[in-house]
Amino acid sequence: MDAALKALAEPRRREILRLVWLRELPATDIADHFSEVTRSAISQHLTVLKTAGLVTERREGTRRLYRADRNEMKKLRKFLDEFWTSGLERLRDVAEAAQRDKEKR
Amino acid sequence: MDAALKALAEPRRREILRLVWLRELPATDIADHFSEVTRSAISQHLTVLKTAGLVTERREGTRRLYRADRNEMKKLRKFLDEFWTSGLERLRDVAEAAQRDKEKR
DNA sequence: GCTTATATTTAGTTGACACTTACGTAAGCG
DNA sequence: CGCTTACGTAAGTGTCAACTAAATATAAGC
Repeated sequence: MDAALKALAEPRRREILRLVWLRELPATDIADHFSEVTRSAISQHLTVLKTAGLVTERREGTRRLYRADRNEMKKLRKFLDEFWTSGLERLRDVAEAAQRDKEKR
Repeated sequence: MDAALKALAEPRRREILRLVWLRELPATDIADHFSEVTRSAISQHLTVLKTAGLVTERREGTRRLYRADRNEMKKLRKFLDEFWTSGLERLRDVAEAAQRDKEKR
């Protein structure tokens, strides 16, 4: 999840993820979408996205087809949700932490 | 929104955000929570969070009280949601982009 | 086997960023 | 007023991430 958040912090990678969100796409087609950077750069971004679990790779002959893995994105949403929903537990944690801090002084 | 995502990519800043999620806290108390880094580092993180709109600052005498601004977080959730919900519009955009790409070749 | 198409990998550069140390400033306090 | 408390800002450092160019891998077609 940490890796996914970091991966999404880069605009170019969000753009890539959008491209492969609804259908799988070969690396070339993805790279062609970006005129500002080289194919190599895109390939490296794809590796980051893959490592973060945000896309999956499937090989077909010499080509590699990428597609979004929505599962990881779901986890991210859940993580954000828990900033709200787990308020009670965190209130307890925070109180304990404050206590520890106080004792330290 | 871009700034918020980038701000949250850093674990320490997420931790800070959690601390001020339920109640406001002076900078010192926040810094005291982190024994591994200096107060200066925390101060800089707070600036990043403030710039990203994730926390608000309120001055009271010499102290500065920070509190999470949940609004920005809400926007982030909405952004993630739209990776799903706006599938149709994006399908159209993507088709147009593919068309442009094809013409370029 | 050689070539072409598709794509990654490696090496090297540059800029961003998290950090520390040092200093500045503003508010309260004796 | 001098001192302390509470905080930010400036300058400098090490590390990491994004990028390019060149080298490399792998499958297909002839």
